[in-house]
Amino acid sequence: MSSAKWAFEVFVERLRALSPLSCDDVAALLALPGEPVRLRGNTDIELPGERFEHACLVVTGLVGRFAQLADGRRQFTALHIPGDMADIHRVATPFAGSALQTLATTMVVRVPAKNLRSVAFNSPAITQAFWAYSAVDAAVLGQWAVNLGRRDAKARMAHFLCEMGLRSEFSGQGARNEFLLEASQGQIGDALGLTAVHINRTLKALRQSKAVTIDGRIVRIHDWALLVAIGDFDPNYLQLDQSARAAA
Amino acid sequence: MSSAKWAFEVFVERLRALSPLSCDDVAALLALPGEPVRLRGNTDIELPGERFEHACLVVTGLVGRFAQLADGRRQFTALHIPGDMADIHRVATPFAGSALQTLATTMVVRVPAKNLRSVAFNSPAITQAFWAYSAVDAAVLGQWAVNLGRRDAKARMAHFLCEMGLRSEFSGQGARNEFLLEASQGQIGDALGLTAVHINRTLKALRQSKAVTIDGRIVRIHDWALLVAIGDFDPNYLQLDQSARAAA
DNA sequence: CGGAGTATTGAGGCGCTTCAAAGGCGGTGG
DNA sequence: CCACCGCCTTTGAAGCGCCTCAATACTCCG
Repeated sequence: MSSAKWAFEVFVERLRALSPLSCDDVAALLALPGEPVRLRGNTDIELPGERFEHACLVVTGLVGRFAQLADGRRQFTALHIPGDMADIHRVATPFAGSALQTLATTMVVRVPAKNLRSVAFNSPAITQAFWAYSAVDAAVLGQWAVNLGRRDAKARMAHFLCEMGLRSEFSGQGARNEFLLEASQGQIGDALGLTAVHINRTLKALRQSKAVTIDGRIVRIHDWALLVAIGDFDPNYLQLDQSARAAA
Repeated sequence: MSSAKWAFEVFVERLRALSPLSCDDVAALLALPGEPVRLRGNTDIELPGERFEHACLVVTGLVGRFAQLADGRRQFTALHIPGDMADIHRVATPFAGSALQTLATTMVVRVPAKNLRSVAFNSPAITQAFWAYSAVDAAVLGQWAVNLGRRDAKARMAHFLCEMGLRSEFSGQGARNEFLLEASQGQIGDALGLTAVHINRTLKALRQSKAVTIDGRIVRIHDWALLVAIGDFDPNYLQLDQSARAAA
C-alpha cells in the first residue's frame, strides 16, 4: 500500500486541496519520475550548502529538516511523514540553509529538481500549488516557533502530538488518536527544543494525566480533548479544512 | 527619502536579486497601486482568520507577525522593517493563521490582494519571484526556531541583532553595526521568547561584554565579530549574497 | 552473544520567570 | 504650558522548570 505511487497520489491530492489544478496538471505531476531509495535511521540526506538536485517524497518512515549548532546539538524545523514532499521550496530558492536527515528506516523517492522545475515552468497553476504547499510548511513552522518560544514542555508535547496525529490521519496513516511516530525520545527533543531526559519526564506526566501513552513507536491519545486543551491546539494552520470537510 | 516609492523599489530590487525578472515584470510591479496608511505603535493590522484583502509594504517603522496564546502572551514569527513586504505568501494561501501588528509608529502601503494576484497571474516569473521571496521569509523563520529551541538568552539576542543589522544595512537603512530597531524590550522579548525583564538583563550582559549597546532605539554594535561568535551567526540564510556581492 | 542505542529514574544546579518597586521619558489633556 | 499618566527601563529577591551528570535496565541487530 505504501508504495511510491501511493505517496505521489497523497502529494497531488494535497496540492489539489490547496490550489486548483487541471487534469493535465495532475497528469503531469503523476508522471513525474523518481528514484526510490531506502535509508537507515539517522542518515543525513542533504547537507547545508549543497546544490539542489532533487526533492524527497517520503514513502515510509520519517524525515526531518534541521539546523545544527557549533556544538553539534540539532533543532528540527520540520518533520515529514509519508506522503509529504520535502524540499519543494527549493524549486524557488535552490539554496539550502538547512539539512535533511532520516529519523528511522525510511524509503524516499528522489524527484529530480529539473523535472519539478519543468512541470512548474509549463503550468502557472502548478507553480502556484507548489507555492501554496510550501506556504503551509511555513505556517507549520510558525506554530513550532510559538511552541518553542512560549509554551512549557507539557504544552509543547501536547501540541506536537495533536499536530502529528492530525497530519497522519489526513495522509491516510492511522487515526489522530492512534498513529505511528517513528522517532526516539531524543529526536522528539530535537523537535521540541528539549533534552531526551526531559521528554521522558514530560511523557510520563502526560501518561499520568491519562491523556496519552506511547508504546514502542505507536502514539495512543486517550483523551483528545484534554490534549488539545493542554497544548492550546487550534488545527486551522494545517489547512486541512477543505479536504477534511469533504471527507466528513 | 523613505517614501512609498522608495519602499517599492527596495521590494522589487529584492525580488530581482532572488529571481530573474523582465523589464515588463519590473514595470508591472512598480505600477502596483497602494494606499498609504499611518498607524500608531501596538496596533493590530490584521487579525487571524480574516480574509486576505491586501499585503503590507512597510515604509517606516516596524511590523510584526505574531500568534497569541490563550493567556494573551504573544510570540512574533517575523519582523518586517522598511522595504519589506509583509503577507505576500497569502497570495498563495489567503488563509491567515497569524496576525500582524505595528511595534512603533509605522507607515505602510496597503497593496490590494487582487492586484498582486493579477500581476502574478500575468507573469510566471513574478509568481516565482513572490514564491522565492516568501521562501526566504520561511528560511528566516527556520533560524528563529533554532534560536528559540536551542540557544540561551545571550546567544539568541546576539543572533537576532546580527540579523536585524544585516537586514537593515541591506535595505539601505543604516549600517549593520549601527541601525534603528524600533522595538521596546518587551517587544524584543516577544520575538525571542523571553520576558521583558530578562531581555533587560541580557542586554546588560552584552553591554558589559563590550559587544553592543542600545541607546533609545539605536543599536550600536561595537564588536561585530564578537557578536557573531556569541550568536553563532551565519548570514547565508538571509540570501543577501548576490546583491551583497554586486554592491561590493 | 555482544554491543550500541534507547528508556527510565534520581540528584543537584543554573537560567529564566515571577513578583515587586522605583525612576525616567514622552505624550496628552486641562 | 505644565502637570500628570502610562509605558518603558532598571534592579533586587525568590522560585521553578529544565538541564546536566550519572547509573541501570531493556531491546534490537549484527
